[in-house]
Amino acid sequence: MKSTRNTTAKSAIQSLLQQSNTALSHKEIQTEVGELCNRVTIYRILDRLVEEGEIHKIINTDGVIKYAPCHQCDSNHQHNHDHVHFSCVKCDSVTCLDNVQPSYNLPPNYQVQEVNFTLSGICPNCITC
Amino acid sequence: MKSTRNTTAKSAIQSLLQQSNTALSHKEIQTEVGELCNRVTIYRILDRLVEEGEIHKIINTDGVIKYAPCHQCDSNHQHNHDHVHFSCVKCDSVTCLDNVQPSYNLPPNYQVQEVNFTLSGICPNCITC
DNA sequence: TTAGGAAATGCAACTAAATTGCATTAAATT
DNA sequence: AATTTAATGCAATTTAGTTGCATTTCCTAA
Repeated sequence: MKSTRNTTAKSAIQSLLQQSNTALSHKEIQTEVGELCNRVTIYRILDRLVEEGEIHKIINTDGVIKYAPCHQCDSNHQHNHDHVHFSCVKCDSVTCLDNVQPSYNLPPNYQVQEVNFTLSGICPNCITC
Repeated sequence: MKSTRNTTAKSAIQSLLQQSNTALSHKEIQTEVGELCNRVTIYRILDRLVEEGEIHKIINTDGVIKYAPCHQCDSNHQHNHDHVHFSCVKCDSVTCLDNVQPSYNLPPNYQVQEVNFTLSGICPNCITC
């Protein structure tokens, strides 16, 4: 039986993501946690949290991976995210729009496993500036 | 006035993308064109073609950038792609489903500029294997 | 409460992808 | 054909992510 442990670094990163209202990249997390743990450790913690269904990856439109908490995932079944992400070109923030679920009609014989919907543009915070 | 030139390498890459029925990554293009031009040149040609509205970028679910021809874009206005992309986890192919346009309802004050919709799963070619 | 096994970490080295500067080459216009 | 400037090649550099291994730290069972 493989077990997972609660370390200080893991807890810190997890609560960091929980409290953030935008998705965070590895680099953003690194500058945030500072000297708390090593660069490599952050990679491994993020992998673990994804594995455990605590957070999910969002591939931003510029290719940078961002991380955000999950709401309905666990470690048993695979990630299930059908919501839209919004990527702001001004402030570079990525947010989960958990309530926005797009609909589409696929041709036959496509078997969908995962979904990545990202809109880019100006977010409400930046639209007034 | 900035002008753009038709070089052999550019033409080769352009027709390569036109004739492919899947989107191609930089690496795939590189192995295809072989010694025709330098690695770096491929990067620059792809950037130019995107700039000119000939091709568009697709960020695959694994973060790899793929390129596919545009149908309704030009160099004057920005890229306008609202179609779905399908990424097959078996054969690693990415295809444009130009006829599949998802619908969604955004909260107010979001100003959408570009769209990146990618579904991953099993494509029709691989579903029988 | 602690002793021991396994998970997690740090560090250094490595790999892969993409970018930059600069000298050289080759389109396109006259 | 001459000219000018976009495009290319090459080498070096940056950036992101991975791997191996020794060490540390967590957690459970005695």
